[in-house]
Amino acid sequence: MSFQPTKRVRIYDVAQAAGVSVATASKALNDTGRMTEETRARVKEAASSLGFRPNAMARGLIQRRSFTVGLLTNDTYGRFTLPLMAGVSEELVDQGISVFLCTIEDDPALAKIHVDAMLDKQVDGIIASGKRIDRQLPVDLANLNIPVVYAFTKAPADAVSLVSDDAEGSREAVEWLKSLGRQRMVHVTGPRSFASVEERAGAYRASVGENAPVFFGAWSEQWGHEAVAQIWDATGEKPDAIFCGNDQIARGVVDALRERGVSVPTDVSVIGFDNWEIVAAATRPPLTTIDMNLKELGREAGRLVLALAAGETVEPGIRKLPCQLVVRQSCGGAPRS
Amino acid sequence: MSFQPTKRVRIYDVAQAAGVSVATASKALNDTGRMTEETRARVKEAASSLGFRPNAMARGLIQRRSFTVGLLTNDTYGRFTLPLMAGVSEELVDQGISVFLCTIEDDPALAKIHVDAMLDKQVDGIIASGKRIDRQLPVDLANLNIPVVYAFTKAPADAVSLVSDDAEGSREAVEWLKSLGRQRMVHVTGPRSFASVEERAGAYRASVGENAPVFFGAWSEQWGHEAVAQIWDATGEKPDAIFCGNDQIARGVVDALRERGVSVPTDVSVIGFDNWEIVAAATRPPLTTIDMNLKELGREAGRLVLALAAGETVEPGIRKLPCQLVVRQSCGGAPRS
DNA sequence: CAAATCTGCGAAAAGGCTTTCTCACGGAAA
DNA sequence: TTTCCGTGAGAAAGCCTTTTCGCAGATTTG
Repeated sequence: MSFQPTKRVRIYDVAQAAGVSVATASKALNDTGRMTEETRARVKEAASSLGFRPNAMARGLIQRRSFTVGLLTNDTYGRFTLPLMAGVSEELVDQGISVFLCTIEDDPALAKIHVDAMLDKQVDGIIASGKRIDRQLPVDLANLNIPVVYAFTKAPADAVSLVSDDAEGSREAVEWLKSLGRQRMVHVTGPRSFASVEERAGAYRASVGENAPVFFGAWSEQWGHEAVAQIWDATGEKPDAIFCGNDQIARGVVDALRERGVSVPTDVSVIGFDNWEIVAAATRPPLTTIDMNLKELGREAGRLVLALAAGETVEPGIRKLPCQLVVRQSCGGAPRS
Repeated sequence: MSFQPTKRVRIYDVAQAAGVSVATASKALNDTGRMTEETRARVKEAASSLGFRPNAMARGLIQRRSFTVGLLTNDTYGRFTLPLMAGVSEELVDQGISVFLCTIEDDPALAKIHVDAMLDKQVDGIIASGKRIDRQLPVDLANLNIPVVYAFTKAPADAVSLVSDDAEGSREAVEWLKSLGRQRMVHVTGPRSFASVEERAGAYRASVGENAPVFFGAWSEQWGHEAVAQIWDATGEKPDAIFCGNDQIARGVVDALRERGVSVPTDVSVIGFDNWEIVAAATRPPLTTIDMNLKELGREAGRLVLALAAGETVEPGIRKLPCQLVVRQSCGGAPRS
């Protein structure tokens, strides 16, 4: 199989078919300039019957933009980036804007290559993303001379930035457990070195009590198991609700409880964080959890980067978007209507 | 925060700085044309000291290509597409080629929008991918007049197509179990409606015996549990090795065996398929499994699409790339050196 | 020594579109 | 009737590179 391209239809052809000049054709198709509605319609008619599609490079060359945004991330696995990208793409697709996805694995050299490529291609803007919100990407995007929006990654102080509201998500989790009549909660979460961990734990304590128990560990099922062992092997009253820092921990907790003969959700409610479908749905019972609304985050990032590209003024600073409770079966209770 | 772009340095500036014409400058930078090495060096020197980066749209306009390839997929979750994309990107990045990722969720209208956008942007080629190799994307890419390579998705008969070699992977799994001295294997796998399932099961039977037991079910942990229940509740000799159709099933199997007090890998070896890190590593013990080498598939897809774009002739048909055994602990045995 | 060849480099066109500026025309105002 | 103005449309100038072609001058060949 080989392949040789054929000619495309140009605006010149459209103009000829409609019996006007290219200038008029251009204006007709872009709904600019002045002309009779009749002329405009005639041109559009000709364009669509010829199947004319403007050459994006010619247009981009003169307009100094590419109708393209770059999405830069170090989240190789795509856990956070893909939902985000889905949002970005969804928001921008009807404006004819495509998304370059570049995954750089914490490699500054690779990052630079990709950023340079984006710059060469005159992307309208860059959305920087990552796998945790308290680490910067290994590349400086500050003085790039093109719009940059940070989403789900750490941003310089004066940048436009978007993250999910961990504290609010935490409160939603606690409120839900409380509403189910749970009295004795514990929080099993990841390493203290993560800002999200502190944020979620802080909000949990603010809501439950400053001495409410928190177990810090790793982001793993393994740690969920261990934590249950620690809690159940200790003397004293057992909790009736466990709020986990992510879904993997929650899965470990649920499995460990089942192995101990503790019933979820009858004896203990377990709630996760992240709504990682693949983990949450496979857990027995399926996890009630907090969704970070990454897709919506992506949409908003798309909107903002476009606004900046259009020359609009956008207030810098961190925007926090609310999370959302997703009710499955690990807590009991029915979805709120 | 708002934003206004400043001027870029053009090849004209480089030419001036080097005291040559733009024509010479262009040829110098692209290592084409004839000139003294001294002139070439002087131009390159000027370019780099000015930080010149050629405008990709101007270049693309005249060369009729964009140094961009589109990656189309319906694998929303990215399980298969992301590793593939990593390979594509890795292969193409040093040629200055970027990748548009477009996820279309089995929506023909959305697919058409994205494909049209790619066409407008004059992508050098399209790589079509998906989440299973026996389903086509909901869009016809056949007469697009640009190079198309299919990777990990069903392709039209006369297309260039790339898939992992399921049968070969299956044989690797069986060989490994045999080499560990396992005698009584069973195969627990997904729904028969998947071509991969038939392929893997066929190769397994060809290798173990045409009456070797196969349990078809769903691609879920749940089914792994159930299958173990069926097998262990039945009368007769128990297997000493279970070859699973994917890692999720394998995880279900391992969990179910542990709950029954059957030791993995001492009593039974379990091997998965897919090497889905997040599942394979979290299983206790971590899964030995078959990796489909998606990244390599991506690299090859990148190479092929580029070859086609360069006008080279590529033999159409399906290319099967070998899988690879990844040894962890669920089978026993040590990694082959 | 004339003719042919080679060499290094530049002028100019091309690529497809947008945008500004100008123009011709017909009707309204003087 | 003359002047003025609003209107629809087109000519042409970019946008930034690449690429073809031609031109001098230097070198080799006959």
